[in-house]
Amino acid sequence: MIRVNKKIEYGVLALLYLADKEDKAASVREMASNCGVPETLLSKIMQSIKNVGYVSAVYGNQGGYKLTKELSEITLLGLTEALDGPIQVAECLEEGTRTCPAKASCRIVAPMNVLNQKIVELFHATSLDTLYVTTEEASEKVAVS
Amino acid sequence: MIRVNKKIEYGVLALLYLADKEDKAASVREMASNCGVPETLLSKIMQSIKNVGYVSAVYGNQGGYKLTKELSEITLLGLTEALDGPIQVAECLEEGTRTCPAKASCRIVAPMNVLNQKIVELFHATSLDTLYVTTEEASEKVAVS
DNA sequence: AGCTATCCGGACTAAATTAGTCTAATAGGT
DNA sequence: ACCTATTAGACTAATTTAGTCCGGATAGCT
Ligand code: FES
Ligand code: FES
Repeated sequence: MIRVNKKIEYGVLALLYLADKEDKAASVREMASNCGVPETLLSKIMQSIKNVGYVSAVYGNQGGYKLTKELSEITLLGLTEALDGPIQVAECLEEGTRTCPAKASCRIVAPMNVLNQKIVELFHATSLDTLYVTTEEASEKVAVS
Repeated sequence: MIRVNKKIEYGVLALLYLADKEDKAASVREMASNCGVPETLLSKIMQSIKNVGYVSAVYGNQGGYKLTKELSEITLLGLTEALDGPIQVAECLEEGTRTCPAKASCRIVAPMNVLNQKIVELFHATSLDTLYVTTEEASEKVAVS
């Protein structure tokens, strides 16, 4: 199955939450309890997101995290790279992981590279404002599926 | 990380292998040893692919599997659905798995539905002839990345 | 009929990854 | 000082994925 992991899921959730708070900072505790995410886990996630500059951290009382970019400037690509490193849609695309004996002539690495590129493009084209939808809007969008 | 599993990887590999054999059947043993895939595992994979009609099975000596569709008729969507069921890019999109207390108002299910739809469209648009490339062609295609 | 090569399908085990916890430290505001 | 909150890394638990095993069925060949 092709699936996004929880870090990404929670990351999207947290950033959308922050988007609703305008310029105010929200603490990890606040976000975690409102979003139903384990606090310590979200804490790690926010750190990584901070390290790529999508949010800034404010220490101390009334502190927390604040958005420093527009939702339209935050892409799913940037978020997943922040949380999991570069996208590698198949294991053997990772440098130094190619255990396959076929190596250069391997018939799967080329197709997977093509697919990888497509996913990267899709994730790059998907900024968070694209995902900022209400449940109702979403059900319209996917009505056919 | 967003990653396709080995079943899908091996499935693509096997189907591309069959495409090169024209109308001749290839046994699981042959495919497995040529592609460097565990034989018993590939066996299960081919069964699932057979069940959706992309290949047919020939019993007995000189038997094996044969392609019954054109590569252009085999989509990545069809293949992954054959091997893993419907695409669900996030865990909570599965019916009956929504343990989240927010349920209906949950702020993550809508965005993930949007993303899911995008992935489904991409996989639907990606037929196997798209992936039937040589290593050289592929490196051109991804040169910029 | 009997032999052999192959597919079939489920139950099982092993390996790897992901999810989540714990602990101790640092930073800043009041 | 004290309180709240971030930071960072090591650790454990849970889940998923990958891979094995085995008894059985099917078809062709001699
Ligand atoms: S399986 Fe990736 S190089 Fe062969
Ligand atoms: S996390 Fe999926 S419904 Fe809330």
